[in-house]
Amino acid sequence: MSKEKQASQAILRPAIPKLSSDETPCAACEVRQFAVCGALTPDELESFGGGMATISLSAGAPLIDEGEDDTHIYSITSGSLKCFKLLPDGRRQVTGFLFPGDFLGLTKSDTYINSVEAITNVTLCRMSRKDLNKYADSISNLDRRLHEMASEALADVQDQILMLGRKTSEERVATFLLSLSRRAGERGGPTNPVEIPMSRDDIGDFLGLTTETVSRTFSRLRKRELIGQDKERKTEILDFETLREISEGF
Amino acid sequence: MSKEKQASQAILRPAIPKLSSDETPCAACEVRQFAVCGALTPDELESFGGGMATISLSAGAPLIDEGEDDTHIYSITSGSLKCFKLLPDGRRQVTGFLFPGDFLGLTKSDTYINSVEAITNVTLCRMSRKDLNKYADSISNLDRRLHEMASEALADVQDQILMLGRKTSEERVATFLLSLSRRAGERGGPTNPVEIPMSRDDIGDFLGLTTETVSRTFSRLRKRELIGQDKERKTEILDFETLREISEGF
DNA sequence: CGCGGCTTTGAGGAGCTTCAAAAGCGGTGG
DNA sequence: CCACCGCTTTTGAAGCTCCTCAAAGCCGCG
Repeated sequence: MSKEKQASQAILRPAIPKLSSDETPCAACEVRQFAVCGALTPDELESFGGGMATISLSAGAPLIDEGEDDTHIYSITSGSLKCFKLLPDGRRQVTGFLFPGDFLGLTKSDTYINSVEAITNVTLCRMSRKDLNKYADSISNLDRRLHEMASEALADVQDQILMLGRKTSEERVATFLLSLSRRAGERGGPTNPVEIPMSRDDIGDFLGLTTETVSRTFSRLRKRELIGQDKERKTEILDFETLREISEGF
Repeated sequence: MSKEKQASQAILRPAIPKLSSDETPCAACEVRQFAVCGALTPDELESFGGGMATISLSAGAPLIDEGEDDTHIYSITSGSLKCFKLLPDGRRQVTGFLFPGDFLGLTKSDTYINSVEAITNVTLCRMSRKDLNKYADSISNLDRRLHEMASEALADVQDQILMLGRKTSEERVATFLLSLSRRAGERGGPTNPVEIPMSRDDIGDFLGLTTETVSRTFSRLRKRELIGQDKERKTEILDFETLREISEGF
């Protein structure tokens, strides 16, 4: 679940998703326990998996363009992606990152309200909304699980709003690092050397800062020995307590 | 639905909610068509209304403190409220405003994740989560309606994130005015002289700016004759088109 | 080894904030 | 009815954080 070295280059390769729709090994899925599917019994899962297609994307490949018809939902099985919105002059806001076990498609409207792009190589499961609705009728837990996830997402996003509206650059970066760490833990990975698959640019556009400010802030935290800058897009948190205090605005 | 002149002073009066739980005139409710309850049949509504208590709050009165046990949900029938989060040093982020027809309680966690306070005098309907769950089981549309509303809220909040992360003060204020106008229209009110019940402070804490910057920005828009500053917390939009362009970042 | 990408660091500048004070507005009481 | 008081809003001046522009460093890769 964590060998994303190819992450670095983000080359824009042709984004033709390789469909291999006849193999849906849901039962053996590594992220099932964390994903939507976690609410299903083996029987339900089997029929559910029938509607699933497996897709892989290379690092940098676009998955969704904001404004496209909202036809499918996705469950991430490996790798990471970013969701973002653009302003006409090119300013970009990364609204969130997706990791294994995450669900893409909680907000249903006519068209997608975010663009989505692979950061690393990615594999995901895809299902049409039509199929999803079919299953939602017959599988009682599914609907509730989706509602639950939407509710959680809504809570998380409030913290993001607080961060963007009121936190300093240092507080934002601290918040970001701790959040990456926590999420890695939630999906069963190590919480401490934090894997950071995304570029400084992506981080900046997520935190409402520029690349340079993000970089400077990392440097400052490093000089204060709150974090250690290991190689390979891993960052070690040296002082959780202080970082947490910073992130919470003390 | 719009005589909120007492709004201005925001005096902190004792916040004891006046319960009058035996009168629940849901059938005659002015906001029903816009609110959660809009999805119910008259029969369902009648039983549903049985669990409802009517509450009124004076301007400035707190309704919820972040961190309290999340025991009740609310539906606003008149007036306006603000939801906000605080940092330890007093920095405040207003995460949203609530108007008649809006629902409070889409995010279910153990404790409330926002504080909520009346801006004007307010009346609202309250129901315990326990009762809500009871009705959710027996009224099929209710669950779906809540899910729908959560999904919409999630979409709205993405625009807020884009705004906070990437827009200039002018773009934020323009976005804010247009959003107030649109929401007033959605609940059947006039879209043009925009009613602005909240203070400059509240607006600032919503837009991630200071009072002064908000005020200066209003002044600038006024000088450019994009808005007119009428009295009584009403602002007239003189040039929708340009304001929209500004708000969308052209 | 050298090229292209991302990241880091530096210097100067812009936008928003902070601090301060004046103006406006509503309510109260003489 | 007008003067005064408290509060909000507006306006001004100075300062700080973050941004912009620029260049050097670093790293993987051909």
